Amino acid sequence: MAKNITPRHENYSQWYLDVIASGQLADYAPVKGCMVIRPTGFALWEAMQARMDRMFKETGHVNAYFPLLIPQSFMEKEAEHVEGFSPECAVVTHGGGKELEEPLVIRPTSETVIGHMYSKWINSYRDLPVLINQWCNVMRWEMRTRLFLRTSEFLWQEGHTAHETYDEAQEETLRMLEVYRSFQEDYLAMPVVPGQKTESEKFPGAVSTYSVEALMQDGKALQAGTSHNLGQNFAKAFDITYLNRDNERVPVWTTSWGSSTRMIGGLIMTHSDDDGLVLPPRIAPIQVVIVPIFTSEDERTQTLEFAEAIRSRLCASLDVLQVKVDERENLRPAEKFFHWIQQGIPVRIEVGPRDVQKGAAMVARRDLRDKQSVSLEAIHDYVVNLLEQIQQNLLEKARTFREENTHDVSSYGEFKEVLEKQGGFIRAHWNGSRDVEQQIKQETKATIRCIPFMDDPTPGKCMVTGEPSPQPVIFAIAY
RNA sequence: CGGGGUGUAGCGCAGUCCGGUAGCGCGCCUGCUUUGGGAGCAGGAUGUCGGGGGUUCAAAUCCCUCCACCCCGACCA
Repeated sequence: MAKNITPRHENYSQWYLDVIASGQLADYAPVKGCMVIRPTGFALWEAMQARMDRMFKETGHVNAYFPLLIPQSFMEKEAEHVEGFSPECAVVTHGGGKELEEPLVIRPTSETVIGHMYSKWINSYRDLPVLINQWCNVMRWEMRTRLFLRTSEFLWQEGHTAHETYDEAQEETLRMLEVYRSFQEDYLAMPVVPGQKTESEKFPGAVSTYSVEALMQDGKALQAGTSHNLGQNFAKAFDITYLNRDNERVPVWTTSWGSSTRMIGGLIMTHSDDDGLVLPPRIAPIQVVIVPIFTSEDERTQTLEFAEAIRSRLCASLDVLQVKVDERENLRPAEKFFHWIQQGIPVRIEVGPRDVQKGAAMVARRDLRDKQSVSLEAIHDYVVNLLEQIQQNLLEKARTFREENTHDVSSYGEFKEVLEKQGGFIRAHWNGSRDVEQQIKQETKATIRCIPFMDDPTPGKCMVTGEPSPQPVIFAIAY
């Protein structure tokens, strides 16, 4: 008999919190707005880190570490930056039992300290480009928080690069956006729309901001990664200059890009269901769990032996990395099954006396409710293939959901109606003005998520003013 | 900071209107039986009833006050 699990969509927030609780991913911390990431949740972050770090290395980046505390004066050097971030900064005013001469800001992002260091490190065009990434925590004092999606403190990576030319910086900005897109689609199975942010939504201090936008199961959008072309704004503020090939001292061109533990929230809200987490195989810390079923001591020995045989066959290949045998005693099979369902493990293999007799095992997949008896000989290839199928199926399902929840509208009336009744992404034309964007936000709470990249943009007329528009933009209510 | 709600066992809650000495479910411990999709029976342990003050013979319950958390807004590169 199944226990009560909050039905989806009746209360999406509650469902989301339930999945996090039942999967033992995170807890609220003693300090309001902060989060404790539990081992199972952190394993997800580690898997993401490992994969992304590899992608960063493949694109020529190296890791470094910069300090947590930033002198307040640093934050004030770039006008837009200070204006954008100062309301959400936590500030340290005392140390060593005394009031500090200058308050220290707990980093909300590291452009300023890193800019300060880059000005010392960069002297010649021969020093460029500088391609550095940092894995760290940052703190932003948000008024209202939500586990993983918006916490006061969160873990992320921030890349900071410096280049000789605008074009090079722009190329880097888009390259890293593409890294986010491919990571999120190919590994998280979370389809995203890459595009450019509007003026009012861009990063404080950036020339242009780009983002990848995902759509959650409740029809709200989630910004899952950003990449900024900072132009020479920070170079000028922090005096990051170099002697160019003509022996002139000129400012560098910088970029920054980041993605955070928010992706864990995105992962949950993209795939999970009423029974808990559903993890795509390529990011699941454990891909396969083997549950032995036994009653007598004899059966215990037999099934464990057989389970071990399966495990070693699976691990013989690099395709299946993490296999766990659930040897816990005193737990009924049904309880073990459900435990791993809640944890979102993609493939579960059940091994009981009947299977041992047949030389086969039951292989169940998390994304569908299929169970199949597979012989020991065939199990390796079957599971490798199955994991790939699950990965594809999850991406496909999420894509289909997004397509079904993306609507084209041509009038403001239609826009409001679709937003009200269905939510999701809405493609509409906009005249490019900040005022109209603001008006729509105030009247409907929807924001322009991005101006999507389009191979073949279709011009049209602004749904509010009727003025010409070069291409549609994507609106949604956002997390 | 506005609007709404909740604080009672590890977790989820009832009891509060109408004051009478603390209860249910899950979990936990012990034993037996079970074990292929959330076990059954029997026994057992566990509480500053969010804090402080007041009224009363008597307060989880009534009054005052403070605090914490949650939800909806405002805010959110």
